[in-house]
Amino acid sequence: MRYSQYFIPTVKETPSDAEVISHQLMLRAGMIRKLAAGIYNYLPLGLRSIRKVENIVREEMDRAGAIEILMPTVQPAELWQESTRWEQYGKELLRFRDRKEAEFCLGPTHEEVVTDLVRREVKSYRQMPLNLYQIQGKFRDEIRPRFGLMRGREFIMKDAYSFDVDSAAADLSYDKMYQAYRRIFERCGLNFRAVEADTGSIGGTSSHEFMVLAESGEDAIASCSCCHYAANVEKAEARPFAAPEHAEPRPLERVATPGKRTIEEVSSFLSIPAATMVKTLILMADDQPVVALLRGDHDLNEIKLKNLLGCETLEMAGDEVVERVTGAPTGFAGPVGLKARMVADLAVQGMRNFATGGNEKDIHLKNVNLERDCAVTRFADIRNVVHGDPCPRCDAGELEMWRGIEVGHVFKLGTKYSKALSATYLDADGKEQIIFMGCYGIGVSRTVAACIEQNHDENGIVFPLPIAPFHCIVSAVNYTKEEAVREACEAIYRKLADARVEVLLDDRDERPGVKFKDADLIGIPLRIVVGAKNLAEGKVELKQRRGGEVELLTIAEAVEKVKGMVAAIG
RNA sequence: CGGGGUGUAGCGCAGCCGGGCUAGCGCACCUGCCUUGGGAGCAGGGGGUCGGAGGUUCGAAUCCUCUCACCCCGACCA
Repeated sequence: MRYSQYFIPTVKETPSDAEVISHQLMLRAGMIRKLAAGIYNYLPLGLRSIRKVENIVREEMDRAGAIEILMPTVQPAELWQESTRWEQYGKELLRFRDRKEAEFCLGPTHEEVVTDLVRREVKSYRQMPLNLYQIQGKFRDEIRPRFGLMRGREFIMKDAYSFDVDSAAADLSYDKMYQAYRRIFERCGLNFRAVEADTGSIGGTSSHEFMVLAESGEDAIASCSCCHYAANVEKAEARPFAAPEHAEPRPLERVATPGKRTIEEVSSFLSIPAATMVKTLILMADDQPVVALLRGDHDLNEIKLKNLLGCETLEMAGDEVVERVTGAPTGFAGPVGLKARMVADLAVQGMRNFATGGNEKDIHLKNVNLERDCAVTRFADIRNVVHGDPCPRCDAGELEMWRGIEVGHVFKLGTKYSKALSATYLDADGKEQIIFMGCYGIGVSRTVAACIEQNHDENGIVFPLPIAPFHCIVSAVNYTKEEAVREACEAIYRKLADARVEVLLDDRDERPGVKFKDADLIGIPLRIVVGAKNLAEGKVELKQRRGGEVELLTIAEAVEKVKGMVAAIG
C-alpha cells in the first residue's frame, strides 16, 4: 500500500474528550472517528487491526472445533419474552418497532437466537457436541459509553455457544474454549490473566474472564504470588485470619466524637488504627434493611453480599433508613443493640475490644466485643480482598492486585436458556433431556484498544506484530526528488509484498520528520528508512518500533530479516 | 436517571462576567518560493447559521427562557 494513495488522517493534537491513552492514540493515529456517543467509524488502519484479531480468533475457534455462522443484529421481542429477559434486561436493550408495530431489539448478545436455532434443528444426542460462533457487531445502549472502543455502544464481538448432552460434556466444551482463549490472547501478543469471575446477569454456574493487564483497566483483579489462583475482585475469596486476638474483653466505653462520621475522621480523632475499628453499613436488600459489619480498613463487596442474601437488588440505604434502623444520623451506626439482620465479615470475627459507632449522634463506642455486646446473625466473606491477603488456595502465597481490561469471558450456562426455551434432545434411551449450554465472548474491537493500552510510548502506539495494521513501513527520505531513493524503495516494496509482508510505502512528499512521527504514531513494528546518504553505501536502516533497535543493512539483508520476522508469527 | 461542565473555522482554544468597530489566535488546509534524517521558514489565501429555537434591546457570541448534542462524577455493565 502506498501511503499517498491511502487514508490515514493523523492528528498532532490530542483530542480533548479522549481520556484514556488508547482512545487518544486511536484518534490521533487515524484508526477511528466518532460518529455519536459510543459509536465509531473504523478507518483503514483501525479496521486492519480488527481484522487481524478476528482472523486469529477465527483460526483458533475453528481449531477448537467451533463452527462459524452469522446471526441477525435485529431480533424479535418474542424470543426475549420467552427467556424472560425482555423484562430483565433493562434500558441497555435498545428496543423499537417495525412498520407493523411489532417489537424488536438490537441484539446485545445472542443466547435466545442461537438457542432457538438449535432447538429447531438439534433433536438427538448424536448431533452434539455442537459449538456455533459468530463475529458480529453488537449493540448495547450503555448508560455511559466512554474510553473510545473500550466501552462503546456498538462494538465487534465474537460470541460462541456450546451445546452438550450433559454437565460433564459441557465442562469439556468449556475447557476447550478456555484453552482456545489462552492461545488467542497469546497469539495477539497480549499480557493477560485468566481469572475466576462472577457470572452477573448472563447467569450460569461458573465463569472465567480474560483480563489484559493495564493501569487503566476498569476491573480489579487479584492473583496469588505462589500458585495459579487469580480472580476478579468481585469474586476473589478472602481467607479468614487464622488466630483470633487473645485480649481479655475490657469494659464497654462511650466516647464523644462530635461531628466525626467517617472511619478516617474517627480513627484520627481517637488516635487508633482503622483496622481496630468496625464499620457498620446499612443496606437495603429487596426493601429489607441489612447491616454489614467490616473491619475499618476493609471495603464491602456488594456482589458477595448479594449472592449470600440471594436478593434481587442490593443498595446502600438512604439517610432516612439509616436513622430509622440505628436511631442516629449517618456516620454513627454500630452493631451494639441493633435489631436488624446483621452480617459480619470473617475478618471481624476475631476482633476484640474494637471501636465502632454508638447509634447515637456524636457518640462512638470503644472495647466492643461481638459475642458479648451484639447479636450478629451470621459471619461470611463479604469484603473485597486487598493486597497482601493470604491466598485462599495455597498456604504460601499472598494476593497481589492488578488492574485489568476484560477482553474475554467464558460461562458455563447450564440449562438456564435451554430450559426457558425448551431446547431438548432425545438421549440413547429415547428419553427427552435438556441441552447443557456454554457461552463464550471476546470483545474484538475492545481487544485492539486493550492492546494499545498495554503497548504504547510517548511517541505513539507500539503494535505487537500479529495485530499491527501493517508489518513494515518503508520511509523514503526525499522520495520525490531522489531517483535512487525512489528506485530502492520500489524494489524493497515489491520484494516484501511478493513475500506476503504487509508493507506500507511512505511515498509522500513530506519532510523526514513528518514521516518518522507518523510512523511512530501509528505503531508499525518494523521500519525501513531509505535515505540518499546510506544508500550511497548500499545500505538502508531497519528500525524496530519496540525498543528502538537500529541496524544498518543492505537492501537484501533488510528484506530477508523482515521476511523472517513476519514468517515467525505464522 | 441524579450532580457538574462544555458547545465560537476540520482540530485545540480566546472573546461572554461589566451587550457596541469587520468575531480573533495556534495547528491543519490551498497557492508560490525555499527546504529535505525527527511534526521547517517566508509570502499570499480560503474557510464561521458563534449548537438550535424563542425572547429582551437601537444593537446579542455576550443577558433571559426553552431545547439538542457532547464530556466528566455516580449508580449500572460484557
